[in-house]
Amino acid sequence: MTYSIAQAAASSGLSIDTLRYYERIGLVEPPARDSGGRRDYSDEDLAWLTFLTRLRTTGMPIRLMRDYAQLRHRGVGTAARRRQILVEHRAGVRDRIAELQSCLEVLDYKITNYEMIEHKLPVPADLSGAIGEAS
Amino acid sequence: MTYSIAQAAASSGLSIDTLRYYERIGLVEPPARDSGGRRDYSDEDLAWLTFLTRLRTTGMPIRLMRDYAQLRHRGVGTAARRRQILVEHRAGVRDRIAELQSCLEVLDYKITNYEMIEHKLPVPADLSGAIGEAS
DNA sequence: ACTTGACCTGGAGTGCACTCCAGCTCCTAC
DNA sequence: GTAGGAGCTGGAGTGCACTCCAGGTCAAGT
Repeated sequence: MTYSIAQAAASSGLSIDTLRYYERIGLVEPPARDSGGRRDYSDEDLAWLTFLTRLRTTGMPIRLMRDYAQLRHRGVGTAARRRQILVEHRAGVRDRIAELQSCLEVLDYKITNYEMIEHKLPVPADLSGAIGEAS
Repeated sequence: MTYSIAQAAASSGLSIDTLRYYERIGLVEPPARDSGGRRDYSDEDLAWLTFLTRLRTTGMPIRLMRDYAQLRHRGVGTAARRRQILVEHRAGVRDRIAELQSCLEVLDYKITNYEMIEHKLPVPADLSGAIGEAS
């Protein structure tokens, strides 16, 4: 099965322009072309694009994605290096999740505080620092 | 207690340049100045900066932070609108955490797969799609 | 034959959030 | 009284990741 660039875009969630951009900067190998010179994406191409979107979603910089892609292209001998990249990246993602969860607590606190103000409830002294001008 | 811009930077984790930049774009009110014309941050200023870093860490765009800041500046009558902004933002942060967690699973899967390759274990058929070129 | 629509290329432009710089003013310590 | 360091301003520059554009090609439908 092969796919047009529009189908690859729909499948990966990337825009057509982004697909061409990724190719230009060496993040994806140029896909096959049909008789008219148009890109013809394979199922493997789509799987790779989908994986790349996971890395991007988790904040991996394009430079590092490209390093990973180039190792992959060099074959099975680079597996340990690739694994290492993913392991480090995973640690970063975990840290990021923890950071977001900690910020969520602050948001919960602020929102609770606003709710108390709006319901005209007396505000406990230990929350008063978060009201009004200081919020 | 008042603080120099360097102390405000150290306390908030923002750079000195970023503090001045935030002031320029109207995200923070200009702090007091000392006799020599230098910025003199108060404890309230630092608390607000710290809260801003939470919003920034969770990906709130500066434009929206500024909207929030301006509502805050207009006083207690804008509390409902401010709460609304935080509630919507919190929902976005929760979505983002869920998205990262889903990506973490993909990373775990890939890493497990690499470990199997490296230990030369037989790769189960249901993982084979993630090996080598397709990884 | 001709219109339409998808796709092509190389290159320029965008938006965001800083970050850096030159040239200046102050205050403090020696 | 002078050297050094922190801070000041306005403005320019940076890095990232796209995103858009002009001008062209190609295949299919009418």
